[in-house]
Amino acid sequence: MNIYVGNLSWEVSEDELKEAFEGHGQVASVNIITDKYTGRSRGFGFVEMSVDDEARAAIEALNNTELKGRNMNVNEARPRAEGSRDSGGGGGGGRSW
DNA sequence: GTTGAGCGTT
Repeated sequence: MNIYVGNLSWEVSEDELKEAFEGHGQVASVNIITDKYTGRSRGFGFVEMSVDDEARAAIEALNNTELKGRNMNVNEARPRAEGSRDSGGGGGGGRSW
């Protein structure tokens, strides 16, 4: 389950986010996006969780919560690239669910 | 020592 986390504080690290999510479920990995040119944190990242139920619970639990003094947005992340060739039909923007 | 909406790399 990919989770998108936005409105993060530039002081937040992947480990801190990981611990925050671990408090609500099992976290597979955390990836905070940093600027490709400057290398600074863009203020958003992605969290991968193993259990979907826990992931949704973590989203609802950590969404709109304060971390490092900043309220962060938590939501299901969009599919980065479900295979350029084929990934089943849905794909693309997958708004329907 | 900078910035503040938005969806990342294999």
